[in-house]
Amino acid sequence: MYNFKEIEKKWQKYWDENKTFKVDIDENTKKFYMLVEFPYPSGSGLHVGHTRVYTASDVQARFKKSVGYNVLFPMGWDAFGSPAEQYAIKNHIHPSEVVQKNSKVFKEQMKMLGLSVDWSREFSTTDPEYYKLTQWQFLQFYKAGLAYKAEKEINWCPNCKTGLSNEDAEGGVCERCGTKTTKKLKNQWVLRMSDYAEKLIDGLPDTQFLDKVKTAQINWIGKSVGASIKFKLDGIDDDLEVFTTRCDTLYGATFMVISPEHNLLEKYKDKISNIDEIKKYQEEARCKTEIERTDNTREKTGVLIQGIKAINPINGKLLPIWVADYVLSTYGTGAIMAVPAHDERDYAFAKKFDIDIIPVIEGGDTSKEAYVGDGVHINSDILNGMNKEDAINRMLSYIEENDIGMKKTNYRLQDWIFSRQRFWGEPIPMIHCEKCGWVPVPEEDLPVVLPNVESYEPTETGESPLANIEEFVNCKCPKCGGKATRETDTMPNWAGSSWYWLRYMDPHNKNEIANEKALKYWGQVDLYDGGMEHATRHLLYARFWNIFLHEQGLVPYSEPFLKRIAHGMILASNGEKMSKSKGNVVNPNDMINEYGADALRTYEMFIGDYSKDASWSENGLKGCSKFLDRVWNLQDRISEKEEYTKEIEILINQTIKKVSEDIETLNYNTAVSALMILLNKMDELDSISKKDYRTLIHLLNPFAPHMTEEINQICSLGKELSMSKWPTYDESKIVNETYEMVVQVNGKIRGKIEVSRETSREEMLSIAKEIDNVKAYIDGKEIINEIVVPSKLVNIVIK
RNA sequence: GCAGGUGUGGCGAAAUUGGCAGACGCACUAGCCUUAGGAGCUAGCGCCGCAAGGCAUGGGGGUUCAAGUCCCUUCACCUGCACCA
Repeated sequence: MYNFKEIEKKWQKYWDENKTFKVDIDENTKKFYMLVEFPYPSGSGLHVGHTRVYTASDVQARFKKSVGYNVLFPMGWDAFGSPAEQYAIKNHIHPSEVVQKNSKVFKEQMKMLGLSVDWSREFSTTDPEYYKLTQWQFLQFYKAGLAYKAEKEINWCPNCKTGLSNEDAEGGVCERCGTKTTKKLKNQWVLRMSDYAEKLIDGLPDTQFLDKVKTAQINWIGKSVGASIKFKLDGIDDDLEVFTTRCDTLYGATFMVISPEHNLLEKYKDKISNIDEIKKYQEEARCKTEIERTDNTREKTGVLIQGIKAINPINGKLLPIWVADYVLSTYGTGAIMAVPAHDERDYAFAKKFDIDIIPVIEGGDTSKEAYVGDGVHINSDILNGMNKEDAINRMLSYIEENDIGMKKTNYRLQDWIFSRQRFWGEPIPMIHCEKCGWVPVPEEDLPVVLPNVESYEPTETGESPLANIEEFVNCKCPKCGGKATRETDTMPNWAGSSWYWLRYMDPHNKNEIANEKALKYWGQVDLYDGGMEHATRHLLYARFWNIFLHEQGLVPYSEPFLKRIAHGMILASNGEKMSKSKGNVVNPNDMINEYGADALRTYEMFIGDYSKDASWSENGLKGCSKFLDRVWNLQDRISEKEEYTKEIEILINQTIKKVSEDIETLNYNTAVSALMILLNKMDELDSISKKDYRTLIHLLNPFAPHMTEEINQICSLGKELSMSKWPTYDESKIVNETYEMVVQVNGKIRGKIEVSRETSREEMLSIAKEIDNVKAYIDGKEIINEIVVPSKLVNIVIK
């Protein structure tokens, strides 16, 4: 047994003092940027799920360093957000104090784990020096016309009393607290992210993201190609514009539907005779939660607008206009042409309200259901006889020629609601002057620092708590010097994480994100590890942000991340999610105290496929701890020999190859198992050479860095492993001279025999036929086929 | 509904991409050692069978000398997206 407690502490101290993992730009060495999502430093400390992810990244970083890369493996804190704020509300202390305390604990735990992080690059998104630059970048968005303030119907969490972006209210549930969200009309800062929809799709082929991550992004962006068509209003000099992907069904439109939020209602309220009824419907729609509104099993509701009709531009037919909440204000133009014969939703609505259904494509039975398939167009004048594709193209040219519409691409992706009415976020650096309007805070006045306040509670009016602090709010207009007020909204949690990987490249730079040389050298993140839950949020925001910075000439690459992987979760031993409330959380500190960091690391790499969830098993951890003990105990058996021991030379070469490839392809579990196999073989020998041992511990070093350094030192096996070049294998010593030839009769194994790899096909066959058991099967039978696979097997097919 | 994924011993999993299914580990069983064992060592361990052998990778079918791997079909579970016009 080795004393892991002392040994681990010793090496952690050594790495700290010697700055073993400090990196700098080195133009002569190829770089590797290993990034793992930085944590939110919560009060509960690390969890064995975190330690799995950090260990995997660390294995990768240590390996890449050993094979000769200049590795950037940084860590920091994503510390704005709800929990620290909640804690502050309760205990009346500034959230920054909570963050400082918690991140200290996190860092200690990471050091206990033995991560090869360059701690000189550590920062928190809540550091004023950091958020100064976040604010500065917001101003760049503003100056480029990509940040605007708008009255918008937004997702609202009644519990947190704050607005939320679409991404934060996914599924109609508040991401912070789980409360069902409602809609609220609010004046918001918004980033024009939807302008980047196409770029966000176009950039994906340049990355090596996992397919499921790419697909999730593409789905979220939701590109659809169709047409916008203008319907004239009857007796009013105005149009109602709709977006449709099926302009070929225009002849089948029998009514129009607008969303309850559509501005037509306000604009022509005087012409609408049943405006009170409609107002009531609007109110109902607003009070519904997003979940209620988008439940597609719910029966359709709606109100017919009395007094306004639209005109179908293709045939001049008058169409009634309905208000219904199945049409979303946030998609397309918030209005549709309804073709009940060929759209399920329109069909359900028409059936309920007894509206005409005119089929314009042959197929299906439109008295029973909407037919959404392809087919020959009918009742469609210029389109009659055409299929869907031809009809769409014909209609597109018709509407463009006649100026009633145009080809259009629409996206589900919305602009990014960037305002939060909470205390603990970056203040949005804008000032409102009655004379000059919105004026950006001058760069030299940044950062706009979060003040100390009595109460961090959100206000009942839906304003940020900052709004109550007069000395914060009241200021002078930077433009005219007159009386002005500061914006009191803060940025969303995702702001700080939208550029943090750039900051690691040059974290102490006071004037800019990072200097050009650093940005160029470290370039793109080579491998970015994070959870699947960020595939459509953080990852989209970060890409959007980076593409923008690139367009501004501020960063050299358009795409920030080259390769994105997603890890699985660590579940409790019964397969449930670990959670405080269930009391099944495994604390890594306890495991480290009992078995050591090396054992925990090795176990978490061995537990299973890294991309999949895995159930915790303390017995499994014990097994790995035993494995490390056995590696340690080999010390008693080393000889002074300098070369590989003959019996295991091939296996050692194979293991070098296997472990190197497995780490490269993130198959950590099989890398560990290969090392176990090698150990088992060495353990059978009476003595092993120094070279045997050194190679074993070197290959094990990324997994169990402390113990292997210690062995290396006390057995004087060579240079410090963290500073040594990774072992290489000899291609000529990968295969044995002999192999076990498998002999099958009719595909069933009937014999095995050790033969030389040189054995010819003919020899293989004749050797096979001499095996007694094989003879018993083939004697007196007619052989109809003989398959020989060199270096593998012989299969004799008999009748 | 659409898109993607997964399904292999009691358990976590492997399988050179069509060539010995179950490597490695856990659990379990027997034995050794020990005053003791939540230590260590040895052996066994998919299922049926005394054995020879047979059967086995969710189910069914197919291609092939040979299928966990390829094709068709079906079931189950999981993850995205979803009244997106």
